[in-house]
Parts: sequence; structure tokens; C-alpha cells
Amino acid sequence: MPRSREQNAKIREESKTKILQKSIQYFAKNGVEGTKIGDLTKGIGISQGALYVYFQSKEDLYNEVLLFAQQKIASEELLQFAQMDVPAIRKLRYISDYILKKLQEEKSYGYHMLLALERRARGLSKEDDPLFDLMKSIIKEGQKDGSFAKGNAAKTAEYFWSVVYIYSVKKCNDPKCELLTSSELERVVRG
Amino acid sequence: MPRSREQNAKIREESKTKILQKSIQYFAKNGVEGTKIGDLTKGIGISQGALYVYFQSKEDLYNEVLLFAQQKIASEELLQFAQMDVPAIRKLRYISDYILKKLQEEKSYGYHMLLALERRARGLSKEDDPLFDLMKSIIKEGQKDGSFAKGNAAKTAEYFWSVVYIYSVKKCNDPKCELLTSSELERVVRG
Amino acid sequence: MPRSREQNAKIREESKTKILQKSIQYFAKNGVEGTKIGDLTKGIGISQGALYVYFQSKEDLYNEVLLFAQQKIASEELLQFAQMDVPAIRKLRYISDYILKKLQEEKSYGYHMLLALERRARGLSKEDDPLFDLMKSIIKEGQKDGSFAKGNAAKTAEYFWSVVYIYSVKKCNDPKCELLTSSELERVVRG
Amino acid sequence: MPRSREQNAKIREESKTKILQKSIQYFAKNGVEGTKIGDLTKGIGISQGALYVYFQSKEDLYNEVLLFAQQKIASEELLQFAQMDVPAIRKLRYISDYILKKLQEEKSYGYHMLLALERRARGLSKEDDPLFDLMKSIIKEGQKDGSFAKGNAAKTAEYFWSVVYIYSVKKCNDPKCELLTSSELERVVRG
DNA sequence: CATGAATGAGTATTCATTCAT
DNA sequence: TATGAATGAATACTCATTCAT
Repeated sequence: MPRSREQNAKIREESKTKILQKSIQYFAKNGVEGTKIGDLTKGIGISQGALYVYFQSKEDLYNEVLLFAQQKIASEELLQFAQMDVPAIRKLRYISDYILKKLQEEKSYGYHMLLALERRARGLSKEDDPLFDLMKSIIKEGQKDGSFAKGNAAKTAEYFWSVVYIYSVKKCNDPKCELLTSSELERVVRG
Repeated sequence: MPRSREQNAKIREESKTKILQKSIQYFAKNGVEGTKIGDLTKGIGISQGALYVYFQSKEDLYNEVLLFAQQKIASEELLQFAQMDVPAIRKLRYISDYILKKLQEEKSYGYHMLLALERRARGLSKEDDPLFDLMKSIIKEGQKDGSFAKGNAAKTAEYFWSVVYIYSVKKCNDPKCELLTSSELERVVRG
Repeated sequence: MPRSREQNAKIREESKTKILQKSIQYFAKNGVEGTKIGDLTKGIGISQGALYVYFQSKEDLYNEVLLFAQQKIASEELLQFAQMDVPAIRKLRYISDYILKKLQEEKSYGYHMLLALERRARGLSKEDDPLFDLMKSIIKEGQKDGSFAKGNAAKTAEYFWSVVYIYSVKKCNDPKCELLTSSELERVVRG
Repeated sequence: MPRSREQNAKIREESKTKILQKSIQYFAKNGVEGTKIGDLTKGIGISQGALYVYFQSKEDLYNEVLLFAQQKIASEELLQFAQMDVPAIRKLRYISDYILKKLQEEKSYGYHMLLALERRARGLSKEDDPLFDLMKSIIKEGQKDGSFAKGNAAKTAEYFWSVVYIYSVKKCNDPKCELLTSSELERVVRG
């Protein structure tokens, strides 16, 4: 009895997700050029051919991995902090605490964050994205109530996430490295 | 009639420096894995063989390029600011102004800075280096006179240079990107 | 549907053996340095990449080829002559006849013999090997019954195989060259 | 004052001889393909360019080295033994003693002998040469007086020199290896 | 003639991708 | 779909030879 169309789609989706999930650490640690398909598939536990069933090319896989990481990060509680009914300065603290705690505790969180921020932090993309918008709106709010430094909110948001990015990179390369404290991280916003 | 020993030494020195100098932008833009020896030598205007007269391997070249960039940055006026007879806060300002102005004006300064900071910023090296020591001593001084935020000076110095690094990366990938202002950069130190 | 594990193992085994088998003549004729991977793979009828699926490097392939040739030679009837219930002098004659006949008739036998003896004959190895042990024991036996010249049996065995080696080389380079007769070859042992 | 034509010729000859002399060990140890011009010239203590003043190519140098080695060996006392007024068996002994003693005592004698015999021993040349003729005539003489085994004298001479060749190779690769004794060597002739 | 830096064709090796099973 | 052997274009590196000085 052949599988139904839905079952097939589900299985396909699961396989694809498994590959994306496990690819993240390779791209995070070694970049696109530094990641070898042979190592990757061996690490994942699939054949090289299987990869090309789900992805057209290494480049394609990498792009999907970036999207996957962005969605993972954005689907976290992170975005919910923006809607809490507390002053901007508290929101910022919740976010900083959350990120730094996760970076400290979950190795994979660093990989996700690194890849989620990669293109923007390196100046390769200016596209809108939820993380950026989140921080921008909090900064505007905080500037209005006087608790944050004046200045271009978009620029400051980018500053904030750039710092998060570079510390994700550090943590990814050296898991024992010391992270910033929340108040250190917040300096870039609060001035 | 052969060239004199000095002539040869000079030719060798010049060739090696030319290679190092011109390699910087390739490694800064593309990293080690992304830099192809064929492109590199074509860009420099030498044969592939010539490269291997001076460097044992691509990896070797890359390491020498990193050192070269570090020395270039450290040989700038940058280190002299530390010895000026002004308060720490003024030294910091001179340094911030200097770096941001150079990053803005000279494309190659970004390449040098990026490579000079690369290993440390990515958590791949903890070795002492002049830039790091410079900032650490200024921070200690500023903490003593109360103008900078308290905290581990080494950690704060690393924070500062990490920000300089990531903005060098941005500038390298997108020459038109907007840089931080000095006071924005200084936030990570002043709190 | 993927091949079964056994099918793959068989394919691998066959491919590897095919490469080893066909490489022999290249290394026998041209040595390691004189053998070009491009020529070799073209001659075998495979891509260059395929070679590196089975062997780590040219050096590695060469070493495996040496072993393969040794095993091939040692798996021949050659070793069985030692156990026959005849005097040493007859064993020696059987062996001499066998080797010289095969050298004469099968071009590939010369390649195998050449490579099997290569390292020992050139003074690059003193390891025990079946051919050497075979001859040593026959020599000891023949010395005991007085039919062979006195002297260090190991040294005499090496002498014998050295002569076989150099005539294999000759035959490999000049297929029309005249070989020794058995009694000429046996002189080194019989005195 | 420019040098006279003769002086120039003499200097040229000396330089060339020096190169030939010192090249021998490289070709003896590593063969043509295994000998790198860079190593060779460095070892000799001349520039790479200088080599091409005297020799057209590596191949050319190698051929001249072979000739040089042959002449060196043939200019030794070796050839004089043939004219001594003693039985063939004594001549053979003188020659065997002489060769084995020189091989034992002078490392460079092995290199010369190896190269002098190289092409013939490997079946790459059938040209007449003095060593070969020397042995052939002694063998014929010994066969006439009944002290040597019957058979084709040319073939036996080749056999003799092949053994000398392979033991030169051994000695060259492993200077501590044990050589044959004269009577062992003579077996191939005496039967 | 001598030097040694430079060349570039040649060579070994890698790796993303394909394809028969 | 899944496998992994095979491909071949790309890549790093070598080395005999040339040439300006």
C-alpha cells in the first residue's frame, strides 16, 4: 500500500528539517567554503546523494539553513518580550538576559544566532527582519521615555545585533569564552 | 654578472611585501577557503610559481598576511595616543576618531584592521597583542579617574576591539555602509 | 533503491583490485616518480577522482601495489615446491624452471616479480617475506645434504632473489631479452 | 686582460667536471625522475642557471653523467687486469677483489659503478662497452682452459655485471649492507 | 659566465555533483 | 527516495627552464 500524498510530504519535510538542523553547526563553525559536503553528510548520517534530493546545491542548502536559523531564533520567546507591558528598559533587559543565558547554556543557540545574524552583521543584507524590527521599536520607545541614548534607532539596533553576532561567533569557536553581562551588552543602546 | 647580494635581498623583500600587501584584500574579502591562489596571483600580477618562492603554502601565506596586517595597524599612530599627556577619555576619543576616520577614508585600512583583529575577535587566539594592551591600559586609567565604567579592563578591551572588528567587516563588504560615530563606539567602554 | 551492502563491498573490492592490477605495469616500468597519475588513470580507464576513493595518495597506491604484487607472487605454486618430498636440488630446479618459464611467457609475471622484490633487492627493506624464507630453507637443506655451496643461507637467498630481480627488470624493459637458464640461475646457490 | 681561449676552455671544463662529479650521487640515489634540479644545484653549490650554461637539460646532464661514470670506471686499473699474464681465473679474482674492495671502501665507487652499468643492466642498452668486452674476453679465455663454465660468453658477462650492478644499488641505498665475497660473485662465471 | 627570481606547463589532489542501482 | 561509487572541473602546488642583471 503506497503512502498517501500527505504522509510522503510529511516524511519529506522531516528529512529536510533533520538535515537543516544538523547542518547548522557545520556552517556556523566553518562558513560556506569551509564546509565540505562529505564531512557534513557523514556527520548528519546520510549519503551524499540524499542531500541532493532535498537541496539543489550547497549554496541552496546554505541559504535554507540561514532562513531556518532566522526562523528558529524569531520563533523563540524573544519576540514576545516586545509586547509585554513594561518600560523599554525592562524589555531590553529581558532580551539581553534571555540571549546571554541561552548562549551560555545551549551550544546550538549560538549556531542559530550566528547564522541568523550573519548576513546582516557582515553588511551583506539590509532586508527587514523580525529581530531587527523588534530592537528598533524598543529603542524608539526607550528614546521617547528618555532611558536610552538619542540617535538613529535603526543604526543602534544594528549596533546591538552586531555585538550579539560577534559574541555568538566567539562562543561558537571557543565554548569556554566569557560572555558579556546584560548591562555590558546594553551599553550600546543605553549609552 | 650576477646581482649583488643586497640587490637580491631587496628584490626579494619587495616581492614578498608586494604579495603580502596585495593579498590582504583577498583574504579580507573571501577568507582563507574562499581565496583562490589562481585569482590571487592573477590579481597581484605574478605567476603561481612565484608565490611559492616566498610562501610554503596558502595557509602559510595567510598567517603571514595576518601578521603583516597586525604590524601595519600597530605601526600606525594609533599606539602613540597612549603616551600623550591627556586624560584617558581624550585618548579614547583620539583613537576612536582615528580608527573611524581611517575606516571611512581608506578602503585598505578596513582590510588591515579586519585581518589584524580576525583571530582574536573570533575567539581563536588569546595571545597578547599591542592593540589589546593599548586599550586595556587606557581603560584602567579611565576607570581610575572615574570616567569609564567599572569592570574587567581586559574584557572591556576585547569588547571594544570586537566592535571595531565587526564594523571593519561591514565596511569591507559594503563600502557605503554607515559607520558608528566615536561616541557610539565609546559606549562599550564608558558605559 | 540502494545497492545492498554486499553489492557495494563487491564493487569496491573489484574496483580496488582492478586499479591495483593495472597499476602494476606502470610502476614496474616507470617507478613511482616516473608514473603520472593522469596516465595511470587514463590507462586504467577511470577518472582521477576514482583513484582517490581507494587510495590516499600516489605513495599509498604504490605501497599497496608492492604488497599486492608480493601476495600475488607468493600465492603462486612457488611456495608449494618447498613442501615436496624431493631433495633440495630438485626443489631449486622446480623453482628456477617455474620462475624463468613464467617470466618468459607472461609479461605481467615480470611486473609482479619486479615489484615483489623491489624493496628488498634494492636494500630498502630487510623484512621477512615468504619468498626469502622459502629459498633460505631450501638452501639450508641443500647445504646439509652437500649439494649446495656452504655459506650464510640468508645471504645466498638474497643473492638468488637479487638475480631474479635484475632479470625481471631486464625483461620488463626489453621483452625480447634472453633470460638465464635454470642452471645458470642456480649457480649462485650451488657454487 | 681577458683570459686566453685555452684558459677559458680549461675553466669551462673544470666547472663541467665538478658538476658531473657531484651529480653522480644524486642520480645514483634517486634516478632521473627522482632527482630535482633544485636539490642538485643546492648540493653542488651552484645556481640553477649555472647548470644550464653547461648542460642543455636535465636529460642531457644525466646522459653525460652516465658517460662520465662509465669512463671513470673504465679508466680504473680494472681494464689492466685483462692484460696481465696470468690465467683467466686469476684475472677474474683480481677483478672481483678489486670491485668488491672498492665498493666496500669508497662510497662514490658504488655510485659510479651503478651508473656505469645502469642502462645495460636494466636492458635499455646493448651497446658495446669496455667493461663488458673485458669480461667477455676473460670468460672466453677461462672457458678455453676449462676453468669456467661453458656457455655464451656474452651472456655470462652480462650476468656477471648484472650482479655487480644490483649489489652496487644495494650498497648505494644501504651503505652498511653486506657485500658478496669474491668467490660468491665468481659463481656466476665459474658455475 | 654566474646568479637566482620568475615563469608556466605539468602534476597531484579535492570536492560538489551525478547516476546506476 | 536512498545509496555511495564515480566523475571531472577546479585547485593547490612543483619543478625544469629562462632571463634580466
